[in-house]
Order: sequence, then structure tokens, then C-alpha cells
Amino acid sequence: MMGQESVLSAVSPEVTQTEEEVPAIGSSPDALSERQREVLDVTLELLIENAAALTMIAVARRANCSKETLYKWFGDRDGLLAATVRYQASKVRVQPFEAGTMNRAKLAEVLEGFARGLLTILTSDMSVALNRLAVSQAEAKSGAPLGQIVLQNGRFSTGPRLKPAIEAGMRARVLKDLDPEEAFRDFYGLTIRDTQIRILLGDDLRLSPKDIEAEAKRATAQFFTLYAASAA
Amino acid sequence: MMGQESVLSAVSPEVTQTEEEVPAIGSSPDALSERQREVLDVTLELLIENAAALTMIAVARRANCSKETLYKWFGDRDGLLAATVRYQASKVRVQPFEAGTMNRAKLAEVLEGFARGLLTILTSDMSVALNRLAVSQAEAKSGAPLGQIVLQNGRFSTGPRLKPAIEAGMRARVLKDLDPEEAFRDFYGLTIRDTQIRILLGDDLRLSPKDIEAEAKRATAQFFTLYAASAA
DNA sequence: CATATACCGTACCGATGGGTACGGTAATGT
DNA sequence: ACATTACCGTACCCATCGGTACGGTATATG
Repeated sequence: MMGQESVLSAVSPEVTQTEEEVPAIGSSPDALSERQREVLDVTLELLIENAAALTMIAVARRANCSKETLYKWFGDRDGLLAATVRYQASKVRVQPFEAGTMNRAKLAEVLEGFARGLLTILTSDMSVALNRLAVSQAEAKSGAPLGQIVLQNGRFSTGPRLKPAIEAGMRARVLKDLDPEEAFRDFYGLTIRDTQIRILLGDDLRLSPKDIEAEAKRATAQFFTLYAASAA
Repeated sequence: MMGQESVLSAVSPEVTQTEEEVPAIGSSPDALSERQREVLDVTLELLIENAAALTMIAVARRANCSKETLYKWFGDRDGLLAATVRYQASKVRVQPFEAGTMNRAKLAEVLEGFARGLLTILTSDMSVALNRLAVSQAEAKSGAPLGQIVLQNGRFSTGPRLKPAIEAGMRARVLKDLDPEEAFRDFYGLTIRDTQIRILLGDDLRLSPKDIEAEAKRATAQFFTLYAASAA
């Protein structure tokens, strides 16, 4: 017994002899086999289509696998969900921002790119579906804190990634002295405003790429208004 | 038959001879009897305690009423939920802001009060529970758009209420010329930032009254930085 | 008193869905 | 060739829950 055991180990005691697949970049896909990734893709698919209809049989049927296999791999329904969320999160790895000479134009570019990315992600069907799922499970004491994973992906991952740029901006005297975490949260607020919550609540608020571009520019300009170093 | 019929009108084929209650302004308490309000309070209670355990029998038991009565009054489960959300929304009516002389200090006071209120509401257990519920039901095509009601309460109600103040600020040359709706959304973003979504996702982020006070002041100051009229 | 109304409490029904068991099959290893 | 492994598909069990039915009681009304 135990050739491919439960993935939701969170520890993965021994397993993982990885006979075929390179773990790719660090992201650590938790030793998911090709087939397992297929299953998780199906789960995401169903989740986006209709979260209410996301049942074990539905997944098994569309993935052409048996329920028994699902339970063997993922333990139970929550395990499947957690694995799915983690899997999706692992797909969105981004470049960590390379430090270099920093000036206002460069910082503006980084900020704008960040805002664009954030708006694009958070308004996407995928993100909306995952956030809805995580929110609705958030109160359950179930050991799987989906919310944390989602936050990791939508906020905590981008936050630390942006902070170095802000700090570089401070060192280059482009920005005032400030707490990078607070500045980041301000920028986040200026970028997202009420967009995400409205979408999550079902408000039909769609952003075209043009809208996103404009919003990113606006947020960036506002950020500079708040935090640009006063004089030279 | 039919003395107190289904509340979730939306259809109510014949009924509604309205022998007693004026519908007041649109929203109105929808002619809820004392006993019905009791039931809805129980529902809210259960919702806050543990939304997953919010079952018809649970409500009936704690409210000491029969399931049959619940169905008679509210039609079905969704009807009960919708009535509950609407009921709670009806409890939070606020004063509509009285116009008067406007200056920077006065506007700052209004903004700060608004931000305080918004933060207080959106971080409360009640709001979190209702938002979780509405978010998780948002995709369902069910005729009851809980999300709209919740938005009405958490954003759309406060938005229009704040706009007159912003407009007054513009007229008094305290603020630049701007689109009140956009300015409101900016202020909303500066106030809430990532607070609400983090709480909804289960992040244990608690704000003390002191914190809320500070956040409100910060958001207000930032808003003026963005939008104060340049010179006199 | 008789009747109707409104409601409670309990029992019941049917569907759904999580979780398990089992038989069959294809591939792999010895 | 045989055993093992991993898996599919189906059938099955069981708990839960939405929704309905029914009997009983208190109140009001004529």
C-alpha cells in the first residue's frame, strides 16, 4: 500500500519518489502526478461553472476517474478542495522583482504593472470562484484554511513582492519615508476600492483591459500624490 | 386560510389586501409581525454562530416554532434567508445627512464619521456573517439577490449618503471639482483597503475602536491630500 | 357550544451527496 | 505465467436536510 498516497499531507512523510516529473520551479507542486493535476483542473473547471454543483461524483465523472481514487488521493472533500486551491495558487507564481536603479518612472511602472495584475486576477472568473469558495468555508473550523491560501495568492504574495520596490523608492528619495506595509495596503485600497467585494456579491461589474489600464494609472497617480517625496 | 401569508412577495398571487400596514418607503419592514421578527432574530443569531448549521429545523427549534410555520411565512429556505437579510438591513437605517454650511472641518467630520461607521459595520460579526452568506449564494441564479441587499446596506446605502457632503464640499471650494461617485469609491478604498476581504477570508484581523478611529482619521487625511482644493 | 384560525411538535418522505466496498481490467514487475 | 498495483465504474450505505402532513391545543369569534 501507498504508491501515491494522500496529497493533503501538508507534511508528506516519505512518499515522493518522483520517478518522472521535475518539480519545476521551487513552487513545489506537492508531488502531484499528471493525472492528479488533470483531476484538479477538472475541479477548477466545475468550480467556475457552478460551485454549488461541485460534488465528488461530478468531479469523478468529468475526470473519468472513480470516487474511490479521489478519496485515496485527497482524503475527503475538503482535502480535494484544499488541494485544488493550492494547485491553482502554485500556477500563478510570478517573477520576484529584480532590484536595480530606481527612479520615479521606474517605480511608477512597477506600481502600475502590479495594479494591473491585481485587478486582472481579482476580477477573473477563477479568482472570483476561489474567493467565493474560501469565503464560504472561512468560518468552518476545518483544518484547511483555504482563505489563507487564497490570500497568499491574491494579496500576501503580491504584497511582499511590491514592498522591495517601495523600499527602493524610499532609498532613492522618490518616496517619503513610510511604513512599506501600510503604504502597500493604501495602494491596494486605491487599486481595488470596492471592486472586488462588489463582484463577489454578484454585482455585475466587468472591467475591460482598458478599464484596468485606466484604474492602474489612476491608483498609481494617487499613490504618488500621497507619498511622493515633497522636494528634491 | 391566509391571514399572514408568505412574506417573500415577489409573487403572492392574490393575497395582500394590506388591511393595516403602510408599505412606508420602498424597503420598509414588509409588514413583519412581532413573532416573525423574533424568528428572524433567531435566524441571525444562528447565522452568526455557525452558518453551516443554519438549518430549518435549527431555526424552528430555537425559535420554538414549527417548520410548517416557517414555510408558511417565508415560502422556503431561500425566502427565509432573504427575509432575514432584508430585515437586518431595515434595522440599520441611518440619518440622511442634513445640508448646511460646509467647510473643511465640517467635511472632515462627516468623512471621518462615515469611515468610522463603515469600518465598524464591515468588521462586525453580523456583517461578516451576512456577507459570507451573500457571497456564497451570489452565483446561484436564485431570484433572491442577497448580494444586492447586502451591498445596499454596506456600500450603496452609505455611498449616496456621503455624496451630498462631497458635493457640498465642492460647492464650498473645499474640494476640487470631481466626480462624486469616483471620489466616494476612492474614499471607500482608502478606508477599507484590504480589511474586509481579509476578514471575510478568515484572517484574524480585529480592529479596536481605537484602531477604527485611527483608520478613519488616516483615510480622511489621505482623501484631503488627494482632493483638497489647491489654493484659495 | 361549535367552528375556524393559527400555531406547535413530531413524524414522515424523498432526494442528495459524502464516503465505502467490490468486481473488473490493464499495466507492470518477477 | 502469475502476482501486484493502480485504477475505473457501479452499486451500495447512511446521515442530513428541505419540504409536507397530521394530530393536538389555545384563542377568538359567532
